[in-house]
Amino acid sequence: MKKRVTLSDVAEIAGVSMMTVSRVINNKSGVSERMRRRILDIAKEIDYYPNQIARGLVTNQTSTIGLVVPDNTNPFFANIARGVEDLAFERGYNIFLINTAEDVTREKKALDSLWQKGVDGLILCSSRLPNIELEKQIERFPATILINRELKKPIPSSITINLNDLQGAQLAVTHFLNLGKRNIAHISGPANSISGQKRLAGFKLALNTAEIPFNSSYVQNCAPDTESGYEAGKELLTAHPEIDAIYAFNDLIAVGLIQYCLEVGKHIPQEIAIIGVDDIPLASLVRPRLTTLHVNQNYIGKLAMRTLLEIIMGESSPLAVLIEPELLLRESA
Amino acid sequence: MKKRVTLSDVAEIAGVSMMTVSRVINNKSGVSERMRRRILDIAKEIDYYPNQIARGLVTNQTSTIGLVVPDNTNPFFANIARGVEDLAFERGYNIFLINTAEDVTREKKALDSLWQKGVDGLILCSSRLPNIELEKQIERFPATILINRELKKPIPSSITINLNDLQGAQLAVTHFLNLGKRNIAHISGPANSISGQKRLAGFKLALNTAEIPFNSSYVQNCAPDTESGYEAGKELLTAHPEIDAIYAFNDLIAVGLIQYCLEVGKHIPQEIAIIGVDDIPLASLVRPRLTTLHVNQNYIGKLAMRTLLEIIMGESSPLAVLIEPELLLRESA
DNA sequence: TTGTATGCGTTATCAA
DNA sequence: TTGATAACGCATACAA
Repeated sequence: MKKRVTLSDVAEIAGVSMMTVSRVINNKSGVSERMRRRILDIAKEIDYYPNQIARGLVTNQTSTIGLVVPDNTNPFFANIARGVEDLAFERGYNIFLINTAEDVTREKKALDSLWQKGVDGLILCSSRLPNIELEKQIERFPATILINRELKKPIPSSITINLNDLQGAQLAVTHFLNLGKRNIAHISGPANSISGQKRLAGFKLALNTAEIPFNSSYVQNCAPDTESGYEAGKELLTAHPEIDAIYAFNDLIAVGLIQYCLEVGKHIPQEIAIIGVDDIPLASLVRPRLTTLHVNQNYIGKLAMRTLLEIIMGESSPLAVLIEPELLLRESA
Repeated sequence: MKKRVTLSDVAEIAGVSMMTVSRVINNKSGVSERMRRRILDIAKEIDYYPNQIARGLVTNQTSTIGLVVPDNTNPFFANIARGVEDLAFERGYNIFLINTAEDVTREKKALDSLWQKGVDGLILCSSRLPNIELEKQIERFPATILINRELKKPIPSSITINLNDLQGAQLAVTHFLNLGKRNIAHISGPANSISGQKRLAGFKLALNTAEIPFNSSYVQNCAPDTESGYEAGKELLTAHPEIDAIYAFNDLIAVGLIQYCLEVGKHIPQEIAIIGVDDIPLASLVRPRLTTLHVNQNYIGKLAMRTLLEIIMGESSPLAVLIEPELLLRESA
């Protein structure tokens, strides 16, 4: 590892002050064209790159943003992350990626460390923080986007991006009813998941509008992965064999459920119809192909990053955006 | 966003110099227990967090590492990233995640920006950089781990982690032969992928040891995703219907291939046997379940991070580690 | 056990 | 158009 080349190195070789070099590097006006070219040449020659740390100390800007997700291995978040990173890279930003593993303590530590690193903005997915705590955290960041989480009272530097879970559940349940299904169950997300609670609420509401009684034993909590989906399906279907349709918290769970049905020979969708949420790539790869509520994750990622940049730049933006899911009919329902 | 609380704020309130506070914050000795407690209390009281930017400027350490992957959406890299991040978080490090999209220019820019941010180390996956360029890049980072890439001449601050692609191809081809397959094809990765070239070389070698002539028209290059795998399979199998086994560059491609076979009614593995590489979760979710060369991605991620930390800490480590893949028999071969 | 002076690499401010 | 000086927040080296 070689010694760092600094501004003063360039300045010394050019025989000018550090300030002129700084001006050139930052494309500021007030430098003769001849000087500018000369300095640029020297900088390239001796391989000078500005030290972002030093720059950050004085400007209070790091060209860095934090992205906090429950699990970057979940295709839903992986796709969001890709959207975020693509746009960030394009705009000269780097992203810190942190997993919370759905653990509040870890989430809090993650936010603390991001704050210490001086990120210019934060994209926080599926936060588990209690409202007061969350608001306090948001207030110390220059800008933040909340995905899958709402705010009681709006904060100017913050924008929320949410799925219309009410509408989503409505679409799913209505489709089940059209299929002639009546014993509709729900595999809910983790108990402390806000989206989980919202999707469950949507499910209840949809049942209610259809005048179907809600049966709480038809709801099963479940971690958002295939293995847990498999187990949840097993429990639900052995306890209540009459269930003929299941609305799953997400595609991962739905796919796990499909695995179980395949294993015990339950026919999908004849004996049991299944609808997931997200439309991750996996959904169209399994057999039967998964019917699901489509959400464009890459778009959400890009949207989040673009909006975050707008807040940072001080441009106005809507305070909350609602993403409308579309029912994507495939083979499982 | 409130004003930053600094060391001197704490110092002023405590009525001591900044240094005593600094010592306490950094757990250095030479401060009376009484003073230490008092300062800690004040720090907590006024919500003081050290400014890592300022700290980094003087220590030249940022508790930050860069992770560069072709595509964080590919489960193989997503799992590695998770392994890296989990361990990094545990040890107080944050990671910058950057996608290269298999684009050399982008990769170079990524490394430049990481360097400017002063990362303490770098984990670089599937680098496409030419050797000389790569070596130059590595030399300016304090420590780097190369995954899926070898080095012509060893660099002290760098360690490589590679899959034994020769052995992997051997396992796959041998298994095909045991199954009675003779017309064995290979869907190779992207043409400029180093692992792709190595896996192809392994494939040729394995064929050679089995005294089966190598037919270059039985090899098809392909981007590492399901859609491309589907297309590659289509081309390969329409041009050469006699092919009865395919060794795919990775599971994503293999799954795409399975989709194609399903579509045209080719029976797997009777008419065509398929073996992939990686063993991503998807492999056991598709039907028929994919036979593949198992690699523990999370382990690789953790190993990479652990080894990187060792280099940073100045502890010795092996210069190259070779991961042995295991043939995991499922249903596709 | 505590404090003072100095510098990390850069930009902001003001002066020339 | 250019430069000198201070400042960002902290840690290192040395002194008391």
